[in-house]
This record gives sequence, structure tokens and C-alpha cells, in this order.
Amino acid sequence: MTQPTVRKQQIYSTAGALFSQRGYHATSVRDIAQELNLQGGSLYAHIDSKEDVLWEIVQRAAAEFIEGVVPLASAPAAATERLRLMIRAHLRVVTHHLDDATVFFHEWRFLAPDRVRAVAEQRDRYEAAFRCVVEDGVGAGEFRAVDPKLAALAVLSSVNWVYQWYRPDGPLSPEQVADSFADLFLRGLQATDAGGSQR
Amino acid sequence: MTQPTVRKQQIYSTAGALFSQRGYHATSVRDIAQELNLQGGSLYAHIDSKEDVLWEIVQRAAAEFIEGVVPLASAPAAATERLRLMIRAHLRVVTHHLDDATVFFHEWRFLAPDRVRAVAEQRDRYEAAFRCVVEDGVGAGEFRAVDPKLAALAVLSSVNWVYQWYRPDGPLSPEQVADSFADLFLRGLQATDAGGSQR
DNA sequence: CCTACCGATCGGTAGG
DNA sequence: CCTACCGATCGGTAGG
Repeated sequence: MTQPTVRKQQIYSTAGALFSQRGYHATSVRDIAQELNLQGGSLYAHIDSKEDVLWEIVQRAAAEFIEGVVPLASAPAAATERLRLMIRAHLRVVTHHLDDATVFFHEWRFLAPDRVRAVAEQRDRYEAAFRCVVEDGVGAGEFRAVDPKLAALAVLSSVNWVYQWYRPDGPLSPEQVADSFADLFLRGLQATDAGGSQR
Repeated sequence: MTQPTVRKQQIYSTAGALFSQRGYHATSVRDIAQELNLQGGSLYAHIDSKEDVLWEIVQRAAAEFIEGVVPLASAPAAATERLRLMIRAHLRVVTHHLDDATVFFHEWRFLAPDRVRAVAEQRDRYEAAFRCVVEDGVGAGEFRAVDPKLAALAVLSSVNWVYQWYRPDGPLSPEQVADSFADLFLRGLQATDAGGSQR
């Protein structure tokens, strides 16, 4: 596996923008070529298939998430602090790589079956990192006795969806969103003596 | 506008299942026809266009959400209790109409521009219902002084994403998910004197 | 990287 | 609801 040429990078980022705007199936290889001032068939001097382009984008996004977030799960800090850092790092990837993240979340299921399986495994390991930190927090008495799987899913559900509405040119900074989300979830998980919202 | 015939309902629910599995653009009208044991062109005896079918499914899902959830925002109860009911009702729609909800969240942007606008307006009004309840809770001193817009987005982001992983034949009942999510968010929003997670 | 092309399939229609 | 068809477009290739 050699490192991608400049032209390939251009193809991936152009395709990433188009796939994110219109979706994978509604974007033709000719749409991508046109953005790069190429003829339709000329793309195939650089790529083998349209699906390969999707795969590259999805893997680029997956690497951002995994490399930016998973190591924080085993950082030397309290579970509360680790989870806060993970939520921030995840939202940093979403907000700074919005196109790739959108394609990752929205279009990965259109990959070939082998690749869908590979992405599903990455996702499961990513979820496990969050679940483990929640388990640590419950074990350490920092968090109340939640179901770690459900709590991790709730956090991930929330931060994943952010690509649907976050706009870099909007009023909210990535940090505002991250801090607000992190506070909400950490308070929600926090062990309290007071209580008041139980049924 | 007359009420849909039985055949039309079959078309919508068949198309809803296929659109949810494969996506709108990766599903052909011939795929839909085949499921109904019809020839490809025969669908057009009942529908005017493929996009009309998508529109019907999206509107059916939107109606479920709006009718099932929005009235609860002005129910005669504390904000805490109203928000809990809204989270539960929203998740009831997601889990009980999984195909329609998936198509709604995933494919609505492939509608014609006018219809995209109409859906965006419905979504904004839906978000407003959640935001208002958060505002009420903050005003009443039930919730801490969060940004109501961000808090509403956090809750909605989380419950919207559930269609991505919830499976009716899985280990979690809709009620388990709903109660766990509602507890997490309501505790996270709750006004406390104790504190401990602030920066 | 272009020209010119391939077979397949798309959404949709005419006429019955 | 079927048969038979329409023009357009799809992903991809051969040969240069």
C-alpha cells in the first residue's frame, strides 16, 4: 500500500463533499470528475471503482475517531474526566471533519459486505471504549449504577447526531457544544445522595 | 385528497421497508413492484412518481412524531414530567415505526426542494416544543441554567439516533431504553445544590 | 488524461 | 394491471 498521491487526495476530498451533500448513490463519478475539471472516465486513471472512493473516505473518518478518542479511554485520570475528554474529542472530529464524518455515518452501509463488516467491528470496538469508561465510573462510585451499555449508547447517540445540525459558520463553537453536552451527560451519570428525579 | 386505498398502503409500507434497508436511491421502482408481485410499470397505476412515495412515508412518520409528542409539551404537569413523557413518546414512535422513522431521518433530504422546506419547518417546530419545555423547567427552577436550545438539541440528538441501533428483536424493550434515556437527561438537567462536576 | 464506447438499468409512459 | 417501449444516465473500459 503506497501513500496516496496528491490527485487521489483531491478526489477523496471532492467526493467527500459531494457524497456528504447528495449522498453516495445520488453522486455520479461524472459529478466528481466535473468538480476536478476532468472527463468522466478519466477518474479511472486514479481509482479502481466508485466504491473504493467511499471506502477511503469512510476509513479516513474512522481513523480520526479511533485515533483521536479511543486512547483517552485508558488515560490516567478519573472516569469522569476521561469521559469528558472523549466527548470533547469525538465532537472535535465531527465538527472539524464534517464532510467525512457525515459520509461515515450516513453512507457506510453502501460499502461491499466485507467492508460493512469491517466498519461494524470498528464501531463495536469504539462503543466498547465508551462502555468501559462508564463501567469504571460505576465501579469507582463516581457514577450511579446505570447500565453501562445503555449509558454509552445514549452518549454516543447524542454526539453522533451532531453532524446533522452542526454548521461551522453557525453561532455555536465546537467547544460550546462539547462542554454543554459533556456537562449534561456527566451530571446525568453522577452519583448523588440528593436524588429527586427517580420514579 | 381522498383517503389512500389498500393498494396504496401496501405500496407505502413495502417501499418504507426497502427504502429503510437500502436507501431511497438504491431502491428502484421495480424492486418495490417485485415485492408486490407486480410488473415494474404497473406501480404507476397507483402512484405518480417515486418521489411521491417517499413523501408519503416521510409525512406518515412526521405525523406520528408530531401528533404523539408535541401535545405533551403543553400538558398540565411540571417540566420534568413533561420532558420525560416526550422522550418516552418519541422513542415509542422510533421503536414502533422503525422503518418509517429510518426513512424519515435518513432520506427526507432527497425530496424535492419544496418538500424539503416543509419538512425542515416541521422539524423546527418539533425542536421548539422541546426547547420550550426546557425553558419552562429552567424558569421554574426545576432545571439548572442551561442553554435551552443546546439542551433540547442534546436530547433530540440522542433519541433521534436510536433508529440506528435499536432492534425490536434485541434484548432491550422500548421502555427500558426510554426510561434509561429519560433518567439520564433529567438528572443531567436537574438543578442541584450539591454539584461536583462543574469545571 | 481524452475520446468513444459498452451493457445495464433507471424512472416513467402509451396503449390496451 | 401487463406488454413493450422511451430517452437518459449509470459505472466502467479500450485504445491511444
